[in-house]
Amino acid sequence: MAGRPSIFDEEKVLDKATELFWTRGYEATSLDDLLAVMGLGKSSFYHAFGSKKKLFEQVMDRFSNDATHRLAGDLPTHPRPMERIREFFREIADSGWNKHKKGCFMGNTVVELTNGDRSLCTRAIRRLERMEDLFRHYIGVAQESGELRTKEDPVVLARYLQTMWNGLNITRRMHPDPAALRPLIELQLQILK
Amino acid sequence: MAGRPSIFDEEKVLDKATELFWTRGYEATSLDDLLAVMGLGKSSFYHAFGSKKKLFEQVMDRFSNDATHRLAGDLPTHPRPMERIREFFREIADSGWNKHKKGCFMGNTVVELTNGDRSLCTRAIRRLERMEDLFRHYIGVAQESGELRTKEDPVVLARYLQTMWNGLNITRRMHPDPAALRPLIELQLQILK
DNA sequence: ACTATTTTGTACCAATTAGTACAAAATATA
DNA sequence: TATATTTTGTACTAATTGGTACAAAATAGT
Repeated sequence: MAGRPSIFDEEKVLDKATELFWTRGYEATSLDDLLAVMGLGKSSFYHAFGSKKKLFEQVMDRFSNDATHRLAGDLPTHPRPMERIREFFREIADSGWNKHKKGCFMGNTVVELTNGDRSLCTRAIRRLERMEDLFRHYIGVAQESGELRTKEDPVVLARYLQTMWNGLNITRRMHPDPAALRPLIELQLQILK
Repeated sequence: MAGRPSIFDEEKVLDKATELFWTRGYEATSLDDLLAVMGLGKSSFYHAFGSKKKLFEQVMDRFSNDATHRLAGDLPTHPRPMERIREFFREIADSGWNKHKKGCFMGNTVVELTNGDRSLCTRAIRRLERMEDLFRHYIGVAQESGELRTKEDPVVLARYLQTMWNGLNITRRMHPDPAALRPLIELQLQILK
C-alpha cells in the first residue's frame, strides 16, 4: 500500500536485459549497458533487482531455456513425441543469424563461467540438465510406445541429444547457413531410429 | 646486434599465457594477471608482445589446437586413419577435470567473441575449420581404401565430427565423468561405420 | 672507455567497473 | 492535509581496466 509508482514494466525491462546478457554474456555486459537498454536509473535498478548478479540469476531462471519451454509445452499432447523432438532440432537450421550468433544462453554461460563464477555456472548446468531430462523422459515413452525402435539406454540417448544441441550451437556460428546445417542435422538424427 | 639481454624464455612465458587465456578466456584475463604468471614487467610485456590482443593472437596461432596437432602428426603414417580419429574422441572421456574444465580453446573463443571482437572470433573459427578439413580429408581416404563403408558425403561427416567435438567440450563440463562420457562417445561413433 | 642498441622499472593516465548514500518526488491511506 | 511508504535522481566511491612516457640498466662492437 502506498508508495511512488514505479515507471517501468518489469517484464519489458527483463526482456531487454535478457537480450543483452544472451548476446554478450555475463561479464562483458556492463551495468551501464544494462541501465541504457532497460531505461532505468541506477537507483531504480538496484532497488528493483539488487545487483547485476541477482539480475542475471533472475534472467536465467526466467529464460530457463526458451527452447526447452516451447518443447515442454508441446510434448505432453503430441501424438509422436520423438517426431516433435526431431522437428525441434531441424528448426535450428533455418533460424536466422540473429539466433545463430546468440547460440544457447545456458551453454554460453557454462563456457564463460566454468572457471569463473561457479554458482552461476552450476545454475546454467542445472537448466541444461532439465532439457536432458526432458529428452530422456520422452525417449523412454517412445521406446515403450514403439515409436522408437532403438534399444539404447534412454540416458545415453538423451545425453547424445544434449551434446548435439551443445555442438550445433557452436557449429551454427561457424556455418550460419541452412544448406550446411540441414544435412548435418539429418545425419545426427539417424541415431534415433 | 647488442642490447640488454631479455631475462625471460619466450616459450615458457607463452605457455603460461596460453594456460591463463585457455582457462579464463580473453576478456576475463586481465593484463595484471598475465604479467603475474608470465613474470614480466609491463615494459617488457609491451615491448615483446605489443598488446593484449596481439599476444592472444600469437597464443591462438601457437596453440592452434593442441588436439589437431597431435592428430595431424599421427594420421599421415597411420595404417587405419579412421581408427586413429575414433581414438582421438575416445581419449576425451578419460582426460581429467583439468582438461574438462578448460574445454576447447577455439570453441571457447568463438562462444565468447561472436558478438565481441570479430577478428579474434574469425581467427578461432578458421582454426576449427582446419580440424574439420583434416577430418574431411581422412574420411575421404578411408572411404577410398574401404576402411569406411558409409557413403555419406565426407563434408557432412566431417562437420558431424566437428559438431561432436564442439558439443562434447560443453557436455564434459556438465558430466566430467568417464563413465558418463564413454558410452556417449561410442554411440556417436556409430555413425562412422 | 665510448657508443649504439635493446630491454627493463617506475610512475603515470584516462576511462570504466560495480556499487552506495541520501535526499527529493510521488503515491495511498488516515 | 498530514504521514507512512516506496521509487527515483544525483553525486560519489574505491578499485581495476589496458596502455604510455621516459629514463636507467645492460649488453656488443668500435
